[in-house]
Amino acid sequence: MANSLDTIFAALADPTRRAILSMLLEDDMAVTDVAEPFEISLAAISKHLMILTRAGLIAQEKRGRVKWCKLEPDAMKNASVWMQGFGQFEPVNLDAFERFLETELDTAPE
Amino acid sequence: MANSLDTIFAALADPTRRAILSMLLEDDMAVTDVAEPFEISLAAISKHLMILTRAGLIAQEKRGRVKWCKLEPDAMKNASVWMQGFGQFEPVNLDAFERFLETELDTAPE
DNA sequence: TAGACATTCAACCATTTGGTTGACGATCCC
DNA sequence: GGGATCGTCAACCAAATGGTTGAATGTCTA
Repeated sequence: MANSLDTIFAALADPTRRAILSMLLEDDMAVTDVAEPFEISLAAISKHLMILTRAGLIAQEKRGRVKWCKLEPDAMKNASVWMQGFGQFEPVNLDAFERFLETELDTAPE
Repeated sequence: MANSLDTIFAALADPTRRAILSMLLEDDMAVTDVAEPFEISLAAISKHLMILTRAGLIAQEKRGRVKWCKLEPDAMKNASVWMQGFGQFEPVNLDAFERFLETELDTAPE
């Protein structure tokens, strides 16, 4: 199964991949543009995108020679529900999330 | 930092470790008892427990010759908040969670 | 004190992971 | 057509992961 918790959590365990997901939160992006802020090779980014795709966390669609990457946030639902079964975490605090996101983006791309 | 998203998600990516967490949801357990339902060696379980401890997901306390393992669900909070930033997932559905848990427990211990 | 029990340590092994580089297949545009 | 651009493929590499076994350490108990 493509959306198993194994695949989802493993995909989320890498800071580069989490940073990519955060970037896609703002807008769909081409592979080259996704790669731009990182210092690793395009091929490495391509592999990360493949892992995110196999996990169902993003979808890729080729238009012309450009391959567009688009977030598929519903893929996180099962994992999110699984985690919430372990505690009633306070209702989503978007401010806290944004602060979190920023520190992640600051540190993640090497 | 012990509770980074890296460590948490990596710890959750393994089915054996998720099964252990589910077991600890019911009660604290000794290492030997944690290992009982699995077919892998006690040493392997010990390593899994070390990984869960380093991730902050459980705490271990030695009383006599027995080391007790206890769930630390708050460790999931940051990760849970991070995920929820990607979508407003429907409010926690405990029934769905329990069904999910069951299939996990059925398949996870090899 | 001598076993038995609970757990970890150490060394080892196969597989996976995250990265590299260079060649390659498409596609766009002059 | 021919060159630039977009992205993947293939082969390779080092390090991390998940497992094993056997010995070692600590603690309880007869």
